[in-house]
Amino acid sequence: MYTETEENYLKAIYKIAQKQGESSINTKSIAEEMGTSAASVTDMIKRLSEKSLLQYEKYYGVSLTKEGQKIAVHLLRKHRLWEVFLHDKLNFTWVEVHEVAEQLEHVKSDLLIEKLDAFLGHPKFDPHGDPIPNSNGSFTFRNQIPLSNIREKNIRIHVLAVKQHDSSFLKHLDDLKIKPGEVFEIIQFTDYDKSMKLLTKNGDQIVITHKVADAILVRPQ
Amino acid sequence: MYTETEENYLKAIYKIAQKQGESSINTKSIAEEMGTSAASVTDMIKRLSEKSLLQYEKYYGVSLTKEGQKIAVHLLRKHRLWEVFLHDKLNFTWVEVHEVAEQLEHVKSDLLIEKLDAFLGHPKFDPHGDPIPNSNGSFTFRNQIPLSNIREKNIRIHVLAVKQHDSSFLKHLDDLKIKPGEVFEIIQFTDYDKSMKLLTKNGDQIVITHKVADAILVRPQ
DNA sequence: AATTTATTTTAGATTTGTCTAAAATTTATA
DNA sequence: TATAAATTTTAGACAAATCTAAAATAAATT
Repeated sequence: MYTETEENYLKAIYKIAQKQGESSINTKSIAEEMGTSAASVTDMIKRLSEKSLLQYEKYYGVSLTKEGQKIAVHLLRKHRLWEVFLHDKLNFTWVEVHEVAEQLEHVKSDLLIEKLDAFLGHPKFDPHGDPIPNSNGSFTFRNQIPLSNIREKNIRIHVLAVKQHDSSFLKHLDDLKIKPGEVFEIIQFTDYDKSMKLLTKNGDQIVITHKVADAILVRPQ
Repeated sequence: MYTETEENYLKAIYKIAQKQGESSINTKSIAEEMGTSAASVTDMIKRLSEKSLLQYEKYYGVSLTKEGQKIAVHLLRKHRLWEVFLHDKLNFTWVEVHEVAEQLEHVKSDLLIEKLDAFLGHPKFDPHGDPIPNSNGSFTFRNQIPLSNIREKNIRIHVLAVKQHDSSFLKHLDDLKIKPGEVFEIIQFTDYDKSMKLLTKNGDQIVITHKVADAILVRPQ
């Protein structure tokens, strides 16, 4: 069994690897992700390396081993299932779920997580639209593209997920009534600043910047 | 905010005080409850004392302060609400719930616990029949007496709670189909060994020893 | 290629929670 | 009441996770 901190390091490394698309992760980026110093990261890296959870070459960064990856993915599964529980059953907003799930994901009981999964109806995606790995660690993939890629007007757009997860961004979207599951229509493109005007289901017209549109993943046609 | 270990000490001390009906708790009993050494207990006692969570007089044991009690009761509330969740929603048996709830009770979010309480329909008792304190820390009391106190035959007996919580005892009761919420009838008293024969709802006849009957709390007439 | 800058590692210290062994104190017993 | 037994505390050590400051190494720049 691993400590909560060890688990958090594995998760952080996995997350960085996903984002960067690279396998070799440097100390500094881990330190940033974990909100700690590079020195602390080096210490922890050595421990995790000795436990064969990651490969470590001095001065040249780390990469997760199969076992390390397995743990990280299992944590992701637990985190996202708890988020669904908090959102669907306890009526937390999709902005609020993350923080509490960060704690719940460390509860150690495989039975718990399998029963929770069943209780929730084996959901495939969390409230942010991120895929929930199954108990074997495999994800459900689906086609989704940034809203900013779409150039066609007057078609129904389905929001599937978001690329960013910081609460200020989520709150902004929430204020605009944009979240996974919602549907809207693009009614105007502005070439000048690449912003777009959307028509929401209840008739509201909202304008979003290119930066925001780029972080919203939608169903392609 | 307090560490998980600090919380567990407060809970242990509260539990011992309840059981013994005394306010002054000695080091040894805390060590036993926590599964650690008396030396470790002394260390922790000092810390908790400095944080004003308990009163400590060297060599003469400890007692919880108002603040210490408040934390212990809040933990009890969280523990028991999670037990209801695990039992009622996830179909854990009443034997299994305790261990997982031990972990869940340390998740820190008051919002979570209030939402969970509402989701569960504001339950007043957990799967073992123990009362769940409300958010102000007050318990629902009800009349309940040990089954061993009853001398009357051929009346409906309602099981409300149990006095012991170790899993071997719970498993034994579960095998006999006795648990809170069940109803049965006493059909025979044996003076010799103080055992009693019960008739369960589905027609089974079971015999329980005096020791077991003493740990079962039932609704008095 | 030499030097500056950025990154990483090491060294040494701190906190939390634990341990064992020994000393101190209280309680029980003769 | 003196001694033995039980309990509690102290002292010193250890592991986990962190920190700061300094040293080592790699990467970037002139």
